[in-house]
Amino acid sequence: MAIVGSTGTGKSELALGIAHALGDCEIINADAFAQYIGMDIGTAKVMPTERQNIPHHMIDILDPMEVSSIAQYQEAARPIISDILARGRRPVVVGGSGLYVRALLDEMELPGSDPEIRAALEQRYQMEGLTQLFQELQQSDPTAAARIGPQNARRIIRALEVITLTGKPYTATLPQQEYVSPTIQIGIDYGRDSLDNRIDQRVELMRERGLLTEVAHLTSGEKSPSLGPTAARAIGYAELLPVLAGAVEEADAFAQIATHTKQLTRKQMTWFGRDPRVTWLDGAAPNLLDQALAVVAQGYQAPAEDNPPQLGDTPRQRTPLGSVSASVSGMYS
RNA sequence: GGCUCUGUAGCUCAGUUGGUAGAGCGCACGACUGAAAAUCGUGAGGUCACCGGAUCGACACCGGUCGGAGCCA
Repeated sequence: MAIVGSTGTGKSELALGIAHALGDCEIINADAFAQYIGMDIGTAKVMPTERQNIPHHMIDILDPMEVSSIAQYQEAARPIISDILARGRRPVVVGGSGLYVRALLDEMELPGSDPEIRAALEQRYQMEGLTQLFQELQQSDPTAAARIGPQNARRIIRALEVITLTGKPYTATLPQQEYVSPTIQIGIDYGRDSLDNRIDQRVELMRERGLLTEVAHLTSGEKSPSLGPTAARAIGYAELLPVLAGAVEEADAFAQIATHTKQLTRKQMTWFGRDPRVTWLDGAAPNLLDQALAVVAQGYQAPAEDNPPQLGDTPRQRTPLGSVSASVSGMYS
């Protein structure tokens, strides 16, 4: 099963509750930044003492200097899931990184990457400009070019890399939503205002707990004088680095952290909201855990099929954030 | 009290010699296959402080009112 939803909705807590109630669960982190050792406060990580003896995987496994990638994550996490299943236990994927979640749950083959080809393309981007690269993409894969657009350097480069590497077109389209093995996805939903309030409180709590000290500590070691390219972009860390450098006021940085976190939740809801397989529950419901357990029980009773049967038209299904019903429900039809 | 500067989108500000307005950020919505908390796209917001004047026509010129900032007494 998987617990999804945006930052600050209490996914980790619900997952622990479920694991505790069922007794045969192990948790797989699907949050890109909780993988990093020492990035604890800013990621609101569930610390070892809080894990109630439930095994947690894919957490505290990377040094902040290391780069994270979806492919590497997928490669490492899938065997863990297989192993859990082989031992007759149930994996619970918990996280807000939408693409990470899908890389685990869905059929998704990530085309390879080659550092040299990538570096060469980066170099050409600097020297020749983006227009040149985009024109090449238009020639070799017009469909991808049209979807990616002429401004998206990051994805133009990746598309050219894949084409060079595989000799095949790069469709630039996510594959069909098709589970690798039957899965129950539960989403936690909050009204926008109350979610924003929760984030304000959460950021304030991070400040009180010493996030600035944590960042200072992470960047002061001899081994790691700075953060790697992935970790340096983490919300809560990216904003505080200039504070340590004396370039930004601490109060301004924390205000930014709150803003960026709220922006993140909007993106996360867009991402998860378009997956019709998610059963949404109201995060504010006092019996949230019981509701979740009911959804799980229902899913495990159902006959095994390629796609589990709780999809789409479950009575419990709610529109994410409750306010964008027109656009989102239209996608479901 | 005198002098100078200033009042344009939620915020910070552009606005060329008069032809009723733009940017960045924020906000809303969307796309998304090896950095995804990334990267990119679309959109909604303004009686241009207020009142009057000259002008075919004013955010822009003139006068006044109110509100900010600074300097001098």
